[in-house]
Amino acid sequence: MEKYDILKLDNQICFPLYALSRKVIQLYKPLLDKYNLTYTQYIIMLVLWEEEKISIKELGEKLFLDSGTISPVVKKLVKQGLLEKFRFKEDERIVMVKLTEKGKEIKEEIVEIPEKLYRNFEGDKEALFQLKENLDKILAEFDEKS
Amino acid sequence: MEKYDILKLDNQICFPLYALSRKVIQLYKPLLDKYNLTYTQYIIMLVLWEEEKISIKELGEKLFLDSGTISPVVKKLVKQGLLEKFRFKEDERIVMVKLTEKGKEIKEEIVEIPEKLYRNFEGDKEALFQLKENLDKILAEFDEKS
DNA sequence: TATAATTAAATTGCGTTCAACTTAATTTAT
DNA sequence: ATAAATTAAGTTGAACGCAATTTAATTATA
Repeated sequence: MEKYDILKLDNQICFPLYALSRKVIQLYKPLLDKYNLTYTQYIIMLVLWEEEKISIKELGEKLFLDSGTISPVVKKLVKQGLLEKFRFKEDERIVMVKLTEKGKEIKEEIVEIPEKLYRNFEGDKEALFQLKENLDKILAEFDEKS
Repeated sequence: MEKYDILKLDNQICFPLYALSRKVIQLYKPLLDKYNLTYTQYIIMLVLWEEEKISIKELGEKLFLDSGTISPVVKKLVKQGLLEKFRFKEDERIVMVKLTEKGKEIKEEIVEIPEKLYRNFEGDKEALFQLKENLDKILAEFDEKS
C-alpha cells in the first residue's frame, strides 16, 4: 500500500459508515413522513415502545445522544401528543417520559416500516457489501494485533 | 421472532450504523481539532488530495452530499486558505476547487490521523462487531431471497 | 433565433448533533 | 447543618445535512 493510500476515501472505515448511515436515514424519510416523524423522533419512539417509561438520561444512554439533542426532540413529540413528560417524585432532577394513548396506537402502523425498508434497501446492497468488506478488513487488523 | 421484535433498536440495521458513525466522527474530532478541521472539511480535503482539482458537483457525487452542504463548507476551506475556487472556462456554471500550497502541505501531517484513529478505535471494537453481526444478518436475508 | 427546459451553485429554512454553559435538585464533605 | 461538589435537564451557539428555492449559464426546441 502506498504511503497516501490510507487517505483514500474508500479505505477509511469512517466514510462508508457515514455515507451509508445517511443513505439509510434517507430511505426511512418517505416512510416516516406519513407519521410526521423524523428519524431521530422515530428512534426515540422505538425506545419507548420497548420501555414504556424512561428518563431523559437513560434515553440518551440508549441512543448515544446527549440532552442537548434529546430535550428539544422530546419537546416536539410531546407537542405532537405522542409522549408525556413528568418529574420523577423520588428525585425531582429526573424527567421521565412515557407514551400517550396516541403514542401507543401508532406502534401498530409503524411496525410495518422496517419490513418496507428492507425491501427498499435491495438497491443499496452494494453499499452494504462495500461496508462489510471494510469492516472485515478493519476487524482482521485488530485480530492480527491481539 | 415476536411481532414487535423488528422494532427493537439493536435489530435494526440503521441504528447501529447511525450510532457507530457518529461515534467514529467523535473519535476524529480531537485529531482534527489541531488542524482546525471538522469531519466534513476533512473528507472534502481527502477528495482533493486524491484529485487535485474537482468541481463542486463531482465533489458532491463522491461524498454523497449536495451543494447545500458542500458550498458553505468549501467557502470556509477557502477562507482558511486550504482551497481555491475558480470557474471552469468552458462552462461558467461549473465551479472548480483546487488545493492551495498550504492545502498541499498539511497532507503530510494529516496522513498520520487514520493510523492514530485505528489505535483509538480499539475501545469500540465491540460496536464494530455488533455492526458486523447485524450486517451479516441483513446480507444473509438478501441472499436467501435471491 | 427567441423561448423553454435543463443544469450547476448558492441560498434559505428547518431539524438535528454536539460542546459549553446554566439552573435546579441532590449528595458529599466538612 | 451548611457549604461544596455532583448530577439531570435544558439552553445557547456553531456546524452540518437536506429539501426547496433562486440565480446564472447552457442546451434544446418550436
